Amino acid sequence: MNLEEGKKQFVQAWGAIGTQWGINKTMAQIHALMMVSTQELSTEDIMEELSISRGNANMNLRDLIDWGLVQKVFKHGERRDYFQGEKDVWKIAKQVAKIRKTRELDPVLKVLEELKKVEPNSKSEEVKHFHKLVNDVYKLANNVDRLIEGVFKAEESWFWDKILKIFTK
Amino acid sequence: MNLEEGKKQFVQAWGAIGTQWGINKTMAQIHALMMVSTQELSTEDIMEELSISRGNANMNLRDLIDWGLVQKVFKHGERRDYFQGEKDVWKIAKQVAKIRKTRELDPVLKVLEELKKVEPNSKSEEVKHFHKLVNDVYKLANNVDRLIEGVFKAEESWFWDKILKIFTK
DNA sequence: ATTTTCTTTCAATATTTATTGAAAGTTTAA
DNA sequence: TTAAACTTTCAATAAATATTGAAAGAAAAT
Repeated sequence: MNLEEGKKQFVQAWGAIGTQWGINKTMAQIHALMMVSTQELSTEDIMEELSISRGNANMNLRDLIDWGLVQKVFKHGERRDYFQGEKDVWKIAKQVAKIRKTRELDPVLKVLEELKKVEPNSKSEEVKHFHKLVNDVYKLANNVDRLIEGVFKAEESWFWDKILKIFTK
Repeated sequence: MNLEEGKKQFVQAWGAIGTQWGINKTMAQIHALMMVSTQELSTEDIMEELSISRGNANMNLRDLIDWGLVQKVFKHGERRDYFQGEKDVWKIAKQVAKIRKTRELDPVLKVLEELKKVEPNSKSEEVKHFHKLVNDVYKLANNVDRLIEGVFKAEESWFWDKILKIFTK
């Protein structure tokens, strides 16, 4: 396989994965494109490579910047904006984990905390069952939350070394 | 807050989370409903509770059964099917992780393995950069894969105890 | 064997989500 | 200050995804 073909497949695969995880295809593909590119890309470059409209390119670039995965780069003597993607895969993973934790996990933890207050003194089996469920989900979510916090501070090789050793000992 | 209200919020929250993670809302809500229910539910019960059609209820129940999160229950002397959801939150988490690993992570690993074969002897910087990227992503995905494998075999409290200790030591 | 009760399927439809493209906005250069 | 080069916005449109409901299929009861 040659490089061009390889890049295409990489971009495709990343787009498909994104879709399955609630991230829009174009956003994932732009991100993939920036990962495989050694050089900064302009909006035009992206539009052409992915055959998408200016508006689409612009909006998804903005989202990627919001996610902290892409930066604007100012090129000396050039008027148009260029964009550069974060290339460090571990940083990318941590960043995504952090954003999703904040946007999705933390709000759920809040809801669960509220649900702990449902009929706290009831002796009904139905209510007890509900409390056990809420508590179990809360504990799990909380542990995941703490895991992500840990990941966020960790250096990659150290982290995987420690994690995977747990299972072999 | 009373139990009814609490259940509703739980079902809502679960549906919202599902949506964000590429799982359809109804599937997530049916699953939530079965978690909060102490009793088995019929298709009718589900249709009524969530105000959805028979076809919708049936299809999503089938999906949930495919995912291994719901079981059919035959009630003595009753003709209609009843359904029971897995209540153990840790089992649910493991099951979801296992299914998604197989369906989504493993195919990506395969693609990445293919991409390792791109122009293997080239000395171009462009190609070298591509190989580094593919390798980095592969390593990460592979480590996640092994982590999930480990989780799958682990007992909950043991697992979290080990994991969270990593970060405090 | 026929009817009743319940389940499954799937084409039609509705809803949600993503994309376009042209107009408005902004910045730099002439 | 005007024009040119570029970016952003957003209503209209397209595409993807989920849902309905009625018809066909199965299984049990009469």
